[in-house]
Amino acid sequence: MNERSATTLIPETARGSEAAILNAALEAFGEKGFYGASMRDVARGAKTSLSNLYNYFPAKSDLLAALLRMANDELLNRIQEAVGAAGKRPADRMSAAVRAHVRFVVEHQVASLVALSEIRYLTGAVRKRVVAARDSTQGIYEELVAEGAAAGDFLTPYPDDAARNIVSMVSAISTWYRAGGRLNAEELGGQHARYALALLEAPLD
Amino acid sequence: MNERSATTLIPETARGSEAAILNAALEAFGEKGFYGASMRDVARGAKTSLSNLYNYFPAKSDLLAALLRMANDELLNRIQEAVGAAGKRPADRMSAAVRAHVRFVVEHQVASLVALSEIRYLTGAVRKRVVAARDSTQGIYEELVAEGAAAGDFLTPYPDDAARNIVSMVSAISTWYRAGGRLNAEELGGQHARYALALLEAPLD
Amino acid sequence: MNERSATTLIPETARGSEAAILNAALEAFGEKGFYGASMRDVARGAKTSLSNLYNYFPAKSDLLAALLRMANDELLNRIQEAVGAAGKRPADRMSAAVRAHVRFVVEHQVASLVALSEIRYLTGAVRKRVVAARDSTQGIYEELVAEGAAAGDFLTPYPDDAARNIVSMVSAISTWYRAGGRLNAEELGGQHARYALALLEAPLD
Amino acid sequence: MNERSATTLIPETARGSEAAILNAALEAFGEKGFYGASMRDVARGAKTSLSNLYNYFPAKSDLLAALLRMANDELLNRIQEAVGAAGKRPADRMSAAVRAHVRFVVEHQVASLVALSEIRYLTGAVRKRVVAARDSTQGIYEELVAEGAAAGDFLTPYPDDAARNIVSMVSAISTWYRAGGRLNAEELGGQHARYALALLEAPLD
DNA sequence: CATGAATGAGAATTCATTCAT
DNA sequence: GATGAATGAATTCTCATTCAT
Repeated sequence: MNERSATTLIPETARGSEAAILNAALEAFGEKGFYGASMRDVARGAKTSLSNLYNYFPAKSDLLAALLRMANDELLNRIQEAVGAAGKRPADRMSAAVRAHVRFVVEHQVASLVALSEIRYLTGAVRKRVVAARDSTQGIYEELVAEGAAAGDFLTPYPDDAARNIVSMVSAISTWYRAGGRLNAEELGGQHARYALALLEAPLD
Repeated sequence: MNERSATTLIPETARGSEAAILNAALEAFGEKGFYGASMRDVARGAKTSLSNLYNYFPAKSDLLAALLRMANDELLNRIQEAVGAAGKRPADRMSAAVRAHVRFVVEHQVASLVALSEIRYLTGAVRKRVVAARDSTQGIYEELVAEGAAAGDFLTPYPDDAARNIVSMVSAISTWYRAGGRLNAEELGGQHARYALALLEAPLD
Repeated sequence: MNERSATTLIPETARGSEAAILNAALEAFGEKGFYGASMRDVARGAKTSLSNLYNYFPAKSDLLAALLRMANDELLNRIQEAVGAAGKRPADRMSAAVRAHVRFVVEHQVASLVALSEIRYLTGAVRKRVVAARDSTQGIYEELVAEGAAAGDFLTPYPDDAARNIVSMVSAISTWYRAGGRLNAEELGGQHARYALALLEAPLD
Repeated sequence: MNERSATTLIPETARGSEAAILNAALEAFGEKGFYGASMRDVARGAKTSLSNLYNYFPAKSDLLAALLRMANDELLNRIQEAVGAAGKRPADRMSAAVRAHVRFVVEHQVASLVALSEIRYLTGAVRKRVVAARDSTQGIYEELVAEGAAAGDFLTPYPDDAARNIVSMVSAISTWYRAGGRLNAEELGGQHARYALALLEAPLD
């Protein structure tokens, strides 16, 4: 429960109770959904008092927003890093993005699931910010697709909506993935990279 | 809101109040989510009393289950019909399935959205039945993929997980589609059929 | 469920549905208590519609009242008959009363239990009538005690409250009796008759 | 209503609100019965909010169970003390038990009434514990009867069921006792002690 | 007599949030 | 920061009862 990968979701600025609260919230929202989980559940999971939660997050939705923002930041970072480290060829860059994305979803499955399914419960300004962050992730894919299309590497007649569909596929992994399945994270990344490139009608080498 | 296509979601056996309740529930769950919508909301929408709701559906989750069952039945029927009417070539059959599926999602966007995002709030036997129904839809795709792979028409090295990814893409349409967008329903169907066949690495004619 | 002893609780004037309703109510109140049982339970048990109940009994409490009145009438009759058939000696008359009373409680255990524990849920005029009926049963015992005391057959220094205590003991049988126990109905009657006479300090012959 | 005897029902551990809630519940259940009284009634009586009730007792039945447990504990203590302080003669010990029991019923009439009539509304594990506690009180009487029978002091041919009947009599006091009646608590205790010994056929000295 | 549909009032319970300390 | 106690508003669900037919 407490062990997270080196590149953790909860940033180092979140110390002590705050980190515990965020982790507990992640777990609770993952298990029961945003509405299904109560602040009491979160407090219990964080081993602090119900009222102390409100010292850190003045509203339940702020907790969700914080979680979603962190998840997206981390995802964005990872994809950007991966793309940056990849070569110049659009297919390679796309492949790197998908592999990094899949790895994130598998490593942070709960956070990914929450991000996928609980955004709808945010409203107002908070929602806007979170949606924008999510869209910026999709934006990377759109750029990658545009690059490849411009370069003549992706032949699909529908480059405009392809990015969204790739993101849909990869995000959906969070809804069904179980550790110990037929494919491990690495293989799953390779598989989805191939699906993505095929969808984009990128000719095989 | 009350206008539904010829092939409607609410079956003819649901008369008067029951149909009104189901429609109101669909609208409410679509707008606020299963938890976010209250039985009062549904009653108000159906123009009946809160208590009368319970004469038709003894629990809120039964309402959701009824909705999901209907949506899935209709979807299943449409896909099966479309596949039946298609020719023998696997690519054509897959294409027909996707087109019918997309048309359903667009025509019953709210129901599709609810089916995609609210299943998680069902539990127990009710959940089991609904999940089984959903899986049987995916089963059709799996068969189609297997046929095409066996026939050498789909060259993807990963036929086993392709069906799931196609379903993910098409289902996700319910989360972003807005009437009056760049593509109409028909074009969207064509687009996604092509995405699907590309993903399956079906050679163009 | 439908078999009742020759001397049944439900009078012959109650035909068809009415008798079914009364029996269903008795069963329901016995099992779940007056508040715990719903009119729906009663309707279901009587195999009639909820609304039809109200053609016979305009309120739930009327159902209870009818039941209690019948139970008490039958009990009263039986005790009076038994006492009338007994000889002249106060001890014999008391003994006969107790034996008849015990027999009634055993034969109509549920009705007796309901009469003992649900009277409190009646109010107003209905309650008054039922309480008066119950008291008239106790009145018989009081007369019997007074007779015996006057005749010098009951030596207890507290004849005034003895009747109530005898009734308490016998009524309480309904709370614990189970068919097939150590003693059968007849023996239980003999036992309680002896308890009663001992309590009254009636010298053994 | 708020005045309780030195040996009170509500234990010292119950501070402030909790004691107020318990007392209010006792009053409400006594007046309207477990089903007839609502949690709102209790909250009103305890001068706290409805929701705050649930901070102390997570379910209505827990409130009832707490009440019954306390009443029985106190009763048990009192009887045990009284028996312990009595001499060795079985008749004296029985007499002491009955007197203490009667005193308790009179002093805590409402609690006794509730204990007598509302146990049936408990279910599951909670019920089991409360029933066991109640039975342990009756167990004391059974021992006392057995002692006296073995010593040849109680001549009744039915010692086995005598204890239950004595308890029935004494418990029933809660259903009819009114302060200011013909006999005061002390006299009532003496009377019932005599009834009990007579019932056991204990020869007068 | 009998029914199916409907309803208003109220029940227990939950929960996000606040406040005094 | 941290806590325990408290609360108001809402939620799901139940139920006696009524009404049109």
